[in-house]
Amino acid sequence: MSGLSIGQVAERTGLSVHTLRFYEREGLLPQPVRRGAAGHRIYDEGDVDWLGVCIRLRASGMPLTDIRRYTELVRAGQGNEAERLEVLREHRERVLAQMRELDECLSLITHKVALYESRLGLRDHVPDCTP
Amino acid sequence: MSGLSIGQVAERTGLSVHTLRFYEREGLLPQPVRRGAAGHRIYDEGDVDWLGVCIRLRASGMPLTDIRRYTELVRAGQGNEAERLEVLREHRERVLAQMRELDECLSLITHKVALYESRLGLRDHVPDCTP
DNA sequence: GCTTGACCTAGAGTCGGCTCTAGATTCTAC
DNA sequence: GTAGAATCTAGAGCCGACTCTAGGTCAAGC
Repeated sequence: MSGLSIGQVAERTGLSVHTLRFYEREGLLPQPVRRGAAGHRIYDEGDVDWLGVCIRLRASGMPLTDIRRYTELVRAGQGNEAERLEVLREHRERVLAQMRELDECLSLITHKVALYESRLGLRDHVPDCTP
Repeated sequence: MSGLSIGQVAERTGLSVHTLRFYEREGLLPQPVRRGAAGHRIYDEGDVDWLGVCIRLRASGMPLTDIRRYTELVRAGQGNEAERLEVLREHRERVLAQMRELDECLSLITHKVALYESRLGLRDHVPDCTP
């Protein structure tokens, strides 16, 4: 039980094997993945954890180039914590902005949903809006 | 004051004139934009309002094809309100899911930010986390 | 009357992020 | 030992959403 194949990691992370190789090529892993005798990738838990972080960063809209930049900082080792922090803070601001924006969109959509529901008589108590 | 040029609409909406033409080609407007003598587009307030809705839908991740579908329903006129409602409800679900996801991402990021802040001594009271 | 700038169309190009293909090798199960 | 599945690399292809280009029309100001 000393490592996972790319297929197993794909299953765990939800990424495709194609994407896993692609991410590696793109420099999204701090260390190159260990290889077995035949050249097959062998992932360890640390790799999987890191990929989990990458997935979260992607899911929150961080572009691959920024993830790579952050990865490079981590790869470079201690001493650049301030830079890492900056990358993360900037991203957090963007995420917060995105959440605010989503909130506004949500209220528009919710408003429209309510409007159509009332128009279709799906609501007993129609809110005061133009019919 | 009977209408706006494409340039004025670009300025108001924040979309580029290219994008405005592109959206029209893609069928994102319920009616084709009115044209002046020289074939220039003349937008009215209704067009701008509709574009505002499109922008919100896009900003919340709705793909152009879905916006087009919704637009087609609106264009088709009364009688398909149930379908419109369905489109909107589905999208709302996706938005809510996206918000939940963003929330998770945010807590990861915030956690990491706190970690680096404490590592850099930017915090007086370090939360109980692995140093 | 001529330049400048906003507009027009059709279509090509770009960019990010995957996704797939081809052709070869290797592991697994029988 | 052999069939079938998984892996490898290099590189091409695809998709969504713009973004830009070329070549042309038109109106207004100088």
